[in-house]
Amino acid sequence: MLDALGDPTRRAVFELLAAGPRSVAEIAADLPVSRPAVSQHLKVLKEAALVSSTAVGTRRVYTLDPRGLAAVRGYFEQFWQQALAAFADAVENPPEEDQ
Amino acid sequence: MLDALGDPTRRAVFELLAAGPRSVAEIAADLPVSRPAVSQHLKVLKEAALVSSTAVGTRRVYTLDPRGLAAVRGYFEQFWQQALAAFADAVENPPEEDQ
DNA sequence: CGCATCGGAAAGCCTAGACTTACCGTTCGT
DNA sequence: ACGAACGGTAAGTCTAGGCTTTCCGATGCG
Repeated sequence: MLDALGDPTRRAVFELLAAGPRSVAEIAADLPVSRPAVSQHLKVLKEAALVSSTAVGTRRVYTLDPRGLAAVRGYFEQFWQQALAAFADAVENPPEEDQ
Repeated sequence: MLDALGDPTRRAVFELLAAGPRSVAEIAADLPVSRPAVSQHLKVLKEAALVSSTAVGTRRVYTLDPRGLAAVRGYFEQFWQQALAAFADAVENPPEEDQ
């Protein structure tokens, strides 16, 4: 899930699709990698349920998949709550002997 | 940012810290990797502003950093909106010729 | 009916980076 | 002051995986 978004190129694909559905070739046109590379990234994203594809003739149109997006959103929402609570304790004695 | 959370071990460190502050050795004790490995992961997480450290004697206590957490939360919130809008269009003609 | 386009699969290369061991500086305890 | 514990750094190894080129099946078009 987050493994899929760990790669910069894959994240670029993901962000391109956020702007709207696109075919494989159209995605590759905006990226500095070859079309097969994009295909491989899309496969990973699809397995992570972050994108889904639709066959239109010989073209495959990819779209963001709300399922994976909801999952990852929930993941961080969960930690957000915990971190907030833990942070509330720390505001009293600011621990700034960092770095 | 998301690069940092792309690695499974690093994500494990992150999730351990979500349960509460911990020293390096305490983190390493719950993971199948050596202590220096944990140190290296913490360095990456710190550079991504996902954790912060506090010196307590010779120990370094690490905590989740709300800054990075807020950033990553905002990142997905942004795409969540876009995906929702794009998804609203697609519900009418269900594109299910997938896989 | 081929010819062209689109996209996934296979094979191979090559670098990024995750991990280990070894070492050293720093701080605490006695 | 000395020894021990904690943790960051350095150096080196080794694998995962990102990318390319090549190829092939499938669909649309003339």
